[in-house]
Amino acid sequence: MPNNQFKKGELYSFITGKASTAIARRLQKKFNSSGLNLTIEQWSVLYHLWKQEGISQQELCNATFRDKPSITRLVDNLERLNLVKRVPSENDRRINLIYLTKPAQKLQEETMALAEETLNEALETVPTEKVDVCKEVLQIVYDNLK
Amino acid sequence: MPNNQFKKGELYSFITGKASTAIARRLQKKFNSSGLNLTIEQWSVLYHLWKQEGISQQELCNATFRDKPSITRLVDNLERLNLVKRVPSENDRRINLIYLTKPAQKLQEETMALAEETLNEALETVPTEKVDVCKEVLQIVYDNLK
DNA sequence: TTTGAATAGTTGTATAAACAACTATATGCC
DNA sequence: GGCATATAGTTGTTTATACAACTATTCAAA
Repeated sequence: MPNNQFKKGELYSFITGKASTAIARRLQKKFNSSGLNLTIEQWSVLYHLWKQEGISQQELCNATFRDKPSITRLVDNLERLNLVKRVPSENDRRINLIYLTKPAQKLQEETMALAEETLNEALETVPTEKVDVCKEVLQIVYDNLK
Repeated sequence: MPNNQFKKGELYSFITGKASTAIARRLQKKFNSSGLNLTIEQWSVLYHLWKQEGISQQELCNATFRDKPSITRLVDNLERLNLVKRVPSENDRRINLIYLTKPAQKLQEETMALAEETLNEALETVPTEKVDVCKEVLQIVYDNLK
């Protein structure tokens, strides 16, 4: 039994993700204004490397929900920016382990602060309990479809 | 006063829009499986034209939350697919009015059904009242940032 | 009526995503 | 050991997005 929760006019934003597009754009502008030469997508890769570096490109694929060619090219660009370095694994020569450079380590604090700032702007006036419900629903959606 | 509702691990999905990415991918796969040669982005333009055709590219920009070059190229591609037609406005020669072709009119029912199907899969097991809260929050986020 | 600003749309360039096809390496089974 | 298969990563191609710079047209004010 389909639950048909969407009237026509509402279906659109949910599919196109206007809210997350708006968040990403705002954060990108903050990066640009701060003179950070970094895309949101590049930042999202660094985000996972800050949590744990020395992981493989495949692990970055899983973490960032991207396919292998996308990660290959993001790592290409991050390497050109001197933010990460591919290091061939010694155990398995198919694998590249990705490590952060010094400049990348320095970016963490500033960019995370801008990200939090952006989310606070986005969620201004939204009560915490509604934010919690929203996070929960989006997680379920992701789990249902991934 | 920042409300700091996001612990580090949760901040990521909100910014990257993993849920809407998953929805869009699932819908794209349904299009492909049905032999529909149409991207989600192209569909999102048709979506607004089905509601009202004969609008300008600028109005499509506003409706779809895209900039002018993006719409120029989407309309280029839709025209190549013989789904829309640019008609110069008679009142204002700067303006192109965008009209649907016969083939595009025929796509509405099938694609909207696939979109609803996708959302039902995405929201399976989510109670209606939580979906409502989620929609409300995403709308506020969009309004806060747009 | 002319001229300067605003608006509509296009083009160039860089980055990114999806998909298919490819290479190289590792694994597992006979 | 040798061969089929799986896995990790790369490359080519198409489509889309963002930004800047551009053309054409309209509008409004001096």
